[in-house]
Amino acid sequence: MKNISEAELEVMQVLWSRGESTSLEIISEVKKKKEWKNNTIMTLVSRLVNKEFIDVIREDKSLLIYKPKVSEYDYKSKETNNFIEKLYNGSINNMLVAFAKSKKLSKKDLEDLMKLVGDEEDK
Amino acid sequence: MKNISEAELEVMQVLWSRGESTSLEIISEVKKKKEWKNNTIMTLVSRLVNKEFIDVIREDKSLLIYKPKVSEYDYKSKETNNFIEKLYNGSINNMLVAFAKSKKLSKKDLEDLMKLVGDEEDK
DNA sequence: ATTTCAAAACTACAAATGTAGTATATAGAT
DNA sequence: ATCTATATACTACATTTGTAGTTTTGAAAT
Repeated sequence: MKNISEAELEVMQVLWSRGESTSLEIISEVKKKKEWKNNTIMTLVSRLVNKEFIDVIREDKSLLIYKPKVSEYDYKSKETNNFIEKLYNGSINNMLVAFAKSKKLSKKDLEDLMKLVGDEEDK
Repeated sequence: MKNISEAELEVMQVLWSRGESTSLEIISEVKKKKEWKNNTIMTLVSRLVNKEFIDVIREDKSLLIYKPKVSEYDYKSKETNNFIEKLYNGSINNMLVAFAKSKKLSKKDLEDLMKLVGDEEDK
């Protein structure tokens, strides 16, 4: 699988949260976060289409419809695994240790997670 | 601060784990993991020197000594924050939820972390 | 049918990255 | 002092990325 660049990710986020969208919708959403020209945004869209992260559908009536082809969860978990692999030798725990130390992870956060993991493990 | 590219990171890892090293040491270490030509490795080193992630010291007797200029912890925690910012809206918890779901994070892992966080919080 | 305006497609260009090859300088061997 | 091997420096080139500008196309307005 190809890569989604940082700028392209901005477009994917929009598609993941809105689902199918027209170019105009994508543009207006992206512009809420980034000061990019319309052309810039559409270049990103078309690169994502080439990389096969987005499908284009022509619904007969003029405007094209863009639609994510990979799920947010699939993509992000793959990316996260890569990241942890590269920086923390594949151990999420190594990573968390760094965060626990820097206080970005509180006891309460962990308690919430424990519950979640507990639930998942029974089910 | 500039960026350390993925290939460059391989070199930094060596320097972080060995501390000061000569080109030959860097080359032989990197080669344990990657099938790169010596020149490739030295190109990465010299880019890292330009980006000021590595210092070069000439200890009079021929071989140059390369030495990391940023600490592993500083760099990785910055990178990790960026990553979580980009993919998980800055919330490490959002990220962990995904991992807890995919079972990559066990109850036991979390218990260990709890202890760690507990310790850090008293001290 | 012709004009017009915006959507879509195509082109551009500099910087960063992966992956080396070639040239130069110099310590050590003779 | 000269030769040689190799560490170090410099050059190369395709691909990806950020960031648009220009051209074409086709629906809507007249």
